[in-house]
Amino acid sequence: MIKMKDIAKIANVSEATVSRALNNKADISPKTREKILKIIEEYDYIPNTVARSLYKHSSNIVGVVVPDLINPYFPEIVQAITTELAQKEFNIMLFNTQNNPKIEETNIRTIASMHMAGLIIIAPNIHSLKYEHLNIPIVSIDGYISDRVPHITSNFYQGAKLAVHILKKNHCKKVVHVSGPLIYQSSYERYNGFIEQAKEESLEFDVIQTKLDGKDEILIRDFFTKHTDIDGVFAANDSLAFLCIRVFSEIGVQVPKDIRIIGYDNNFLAKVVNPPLSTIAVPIVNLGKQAVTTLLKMTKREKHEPSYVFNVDYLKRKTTWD
Amino acid sequence: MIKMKDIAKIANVSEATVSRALNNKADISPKTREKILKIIEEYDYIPNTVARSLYKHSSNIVGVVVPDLINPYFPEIVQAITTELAQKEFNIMLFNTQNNPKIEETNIRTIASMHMAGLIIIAPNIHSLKYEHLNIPIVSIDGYISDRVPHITSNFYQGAKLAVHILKKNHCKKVVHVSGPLIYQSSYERYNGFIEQAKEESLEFDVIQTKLDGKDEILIRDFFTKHTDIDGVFAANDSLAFLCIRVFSEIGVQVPKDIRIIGYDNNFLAKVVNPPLSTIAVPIVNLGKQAVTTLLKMTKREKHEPSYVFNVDYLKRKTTWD
DNA sequence: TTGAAAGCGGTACCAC
DNA sequence: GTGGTACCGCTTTCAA
Repeated sequence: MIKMKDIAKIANVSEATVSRALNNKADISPKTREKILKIIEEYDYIPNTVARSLYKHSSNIVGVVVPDLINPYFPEIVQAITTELAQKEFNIMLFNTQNNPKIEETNIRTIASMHMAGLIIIAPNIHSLKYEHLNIPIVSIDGYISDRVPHITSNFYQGAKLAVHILKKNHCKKVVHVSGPLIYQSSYERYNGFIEQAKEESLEFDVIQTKLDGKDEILIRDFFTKHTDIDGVFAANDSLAFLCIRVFSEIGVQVPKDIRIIGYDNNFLAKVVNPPLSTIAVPIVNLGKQAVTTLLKMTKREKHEPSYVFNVDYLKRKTTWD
Repeated sequence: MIKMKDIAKIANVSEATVSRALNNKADISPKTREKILKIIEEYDYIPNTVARSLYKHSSNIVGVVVPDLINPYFPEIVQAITTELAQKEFNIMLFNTQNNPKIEETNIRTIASMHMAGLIIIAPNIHSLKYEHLNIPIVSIDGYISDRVPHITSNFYQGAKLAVHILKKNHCKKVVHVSGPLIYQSSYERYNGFIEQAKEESLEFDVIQTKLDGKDEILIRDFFTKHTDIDGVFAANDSLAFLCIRVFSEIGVQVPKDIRIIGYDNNFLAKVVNPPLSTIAVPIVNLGKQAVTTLLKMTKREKHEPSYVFNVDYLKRKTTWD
């Protein structure tokens, strides 16, 4: 592998000068700069980022922490982040925690040992506070970590209220919230929004508490088999909504005739499945973009918004009438 | 940040000895080792991997290259890889290429400049050959790159044949293959398997060529609106199958009564959607595991299988009868 | 404008 | 078994 020393020798200059050419420093004559850059080009010299990071105590790596990659919502956010970061010449180290505290512990040591430029934590949990000790810029998506960590999210509370409001408009009398696992703050907020609005709209209501333990399907089936008077559902995410619709079909409940259902996220598959899912649409790409923008400002110690809450919209498809 | 020098001073030994303790070298007395490790623990010293990588010309980072994170199949593979690699104390740098040659070019430079331990390329395209010049261990998943790159995959050809065979058993007379974009080799193999078997089983057949350009839905709808005599579908992946089922529902075609459909992948949502999708099940987790196993053997210059093809199974759910 | 040299934080060789 | 030290490849300060 060709290195700076070699380039320096070929160009008949010192390594310092090569470095200056490479980093667009001012204190170098245009002529030598050109000469060096040409040689770099010719020999396809690629600077060693590891060496650079060692000296600079900082790499161009951004850590992205996700709880899992199964719920399509998470990979979609990750995709938005990668797209945005790639343009800024940053790279992504992916940490898939599975909400496992032990894995998170290891991650923290890894991150500390690698001088990362920053960290984006998606759907943080109670353990995420530990990442703060790392003393690098952190941005969280969909979950509050601390006042010092900017928090980019959509308005789950309003989204949930909106969903219930729409169910009411769809002539629902008794609604149920299929809640996400309570390890996620977003689940709480949707839960609260749901309860609040159901009371405001004088609806009868109930909640199914899923746990991501593989038994959610049985839980849901049992519930709806028992409670045949439910005519409106607000699912905490689109994948749960798909599952509910499947269950309805199996127990002979028709959507939207017998029961109206609204999901949350608007992930890629919401418009693909049958029937197309009415949902609360989260601006996923913007979420990712904003997280990157804020993080990069932090790394440059520029002023940045402390937090950012995106509004959500109701997207009518075929699982509701209005 | 505390470093080796500090630990050495505290322990009253040289840095060399601290390094020996840290790396479980043999030439150190158990007593000093214990002493040093205790101090390391106490001061929560975390070695700087960047410095280590610089000297060793190799990091504990594995690059994972994916074409996108929208098709749920890809994130599921990535998740399998992360899980496996995390156990081996390797970290993942994620490259999302969007099949964009420019991005791939940048990736190559990045990878070269970081001394990665290896590379796993998922669904490589014609540009992927360039990664080989990097001269680091590479494993590909679902796509042949060259004879020197071990290739872990499932048997797309047999899977496609199996799907057609099942359609035949399901009394289909005229079948169609909803093909994946031809940038993927897997698409070709399924295509060939489909044609081959359709001929063998003396079925009438046709192919819909999707392109991931946002117009696939229209393409599919138009096709099935025109060709009402189709009674069997083999979709190149589960997401495409979901889309077909949606279209069928809209144009009043019933599954499986009027038309039987088989997907490919068995991604997480295949059992969640309505109706649950009959599909050719790929052992996604094993695919990821095997890729990691092979790659790590290569990094250690151990003997490894040149390639690995997993068999696939037909998984009957509700979009077929038999 | 340029070069020499001292780091960055580890690792491993060589001597004792 | 242990310590001294050169070195990994790049950046930056200081002097020329």
